Amino acid sequence: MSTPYAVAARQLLRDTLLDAAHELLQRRAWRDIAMRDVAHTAGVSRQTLYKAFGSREAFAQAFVMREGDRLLAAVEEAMQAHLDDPRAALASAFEVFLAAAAENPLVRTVVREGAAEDFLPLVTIRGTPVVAHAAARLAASMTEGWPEVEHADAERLAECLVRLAISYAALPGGSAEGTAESVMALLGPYVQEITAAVAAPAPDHGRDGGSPAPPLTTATASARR
Amino acid sequence: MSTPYAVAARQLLRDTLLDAAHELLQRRAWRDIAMRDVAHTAGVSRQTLYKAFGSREAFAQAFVMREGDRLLAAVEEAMQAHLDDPRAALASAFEVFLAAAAENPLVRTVVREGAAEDFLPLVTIRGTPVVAHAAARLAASMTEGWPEVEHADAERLAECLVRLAISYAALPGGSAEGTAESVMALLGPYVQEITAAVAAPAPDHGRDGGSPAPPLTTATASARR
DNA sequence: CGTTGACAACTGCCCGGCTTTTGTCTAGAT
DNA sequence: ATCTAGACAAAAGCCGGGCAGTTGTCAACG
Repeated sequence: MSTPYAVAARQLLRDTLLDAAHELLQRRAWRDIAMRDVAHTAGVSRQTLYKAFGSREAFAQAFVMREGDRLLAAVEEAMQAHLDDPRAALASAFEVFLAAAAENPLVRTVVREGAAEDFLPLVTIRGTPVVAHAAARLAASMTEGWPEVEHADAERLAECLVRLAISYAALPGGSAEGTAESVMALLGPYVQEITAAVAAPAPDHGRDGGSPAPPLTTATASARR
Repeated sequence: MSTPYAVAARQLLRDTLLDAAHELLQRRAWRDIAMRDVAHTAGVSRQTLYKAFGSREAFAQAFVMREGDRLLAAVEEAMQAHLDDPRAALASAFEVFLAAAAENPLVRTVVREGAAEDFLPLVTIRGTPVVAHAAARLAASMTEGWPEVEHADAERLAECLVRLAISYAALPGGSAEGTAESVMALLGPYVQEITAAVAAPAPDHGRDGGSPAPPLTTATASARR
């Protein structure tokens, strides 16, 4: 029993409700969706919804959070596919994110022209939970894929990526490939530093060899200089 | 004589009006400020205001833009003070920005809890003009300070910095120093690459022996593989 | 040119009254 | 036990209408 029934059932319930909202959001705006609609679409009573989430605001929070998690899942998958080349992983991850975000119902709702900005605060001025959670998860995923990376470095990179991702999702700048390439160019050198051990699988496991991976101090060290 | 009177007068007029708005915004919210108030505070008729800006929305745009320019001025000053050390310039610039943003009336209005988010779209989903303008100016300032930097590289860096700056202004994460340090850690390596020519002559200041600036290709080259 | 005064059009707000929704509670069903 | 159904107060939204304020654009005036 990895997860007791109680919490599994609760998780299933929450997912079903969030799925219902996801479906409704493809047709109507959030402000035109009542909690009753969400409950009914999920085949559940309104009170169960309130039991599971507490309030409409909290539900919106959870929805944004899970939608972020979904995008993150795609991003992590893209990263895992390039474990051997961190820079390529970075570029691929960002490009995948941009593509997924462009056709995501929630993102479209947020960015929709002339629409009432219901969710926008949740990913900007009120976005602490989303950013923190997404960054934490992304950092965990990175330290899992590249164990030799300092966790503090991964967290730094993750938060920066999350913030840039939100920025570009809210306000695309150029093509997805171009953006991903820029991000790779900008953060690639840092990633190279951080993953020095795996990036330089070359001859010497030691440090002061020379050419390919010059005597770079670790990012944390160089940062707090 | 460098600028004909007509345009100088127009510029002065616009500045005066924007200053009036700036002052009014310290007491009231934007939605509670009428164009008449702005005009009157500037000692000018309402029609002159409309002649100068066209519409309330356009005025808000211009206001946000100029406020960004003001912050940018402080940032550029901080950068110019560290022309010899691009990484330090980066950190100092970002820290100055965060400090200035934290006490800026416009930023406070945008971030204010429970307030009607009037300006938020202008720096997020509708922020193309602001981001583009700020990035262009910042890039120009950088290529001026470090002439050997490829302009494309500077533009990349500038846009990234502007987006991160907006993100952190809207949603501060930790202390200003910590944030600036993170940004420096993340983008420092890229900056080092870009400014290789100028970074190299300032030799083994903090780095150990060997080759402080190894055979690094220019960032553009490494970016496009 | 900038100001002034006037203008239609639109928006905002007040009213009272009505409907819907939110959030909670209780009783009842499986 | 937990979910549902039903009811509930409180809050919010929508009406229409009327009134005040604002926006945006005139023409006429210094």
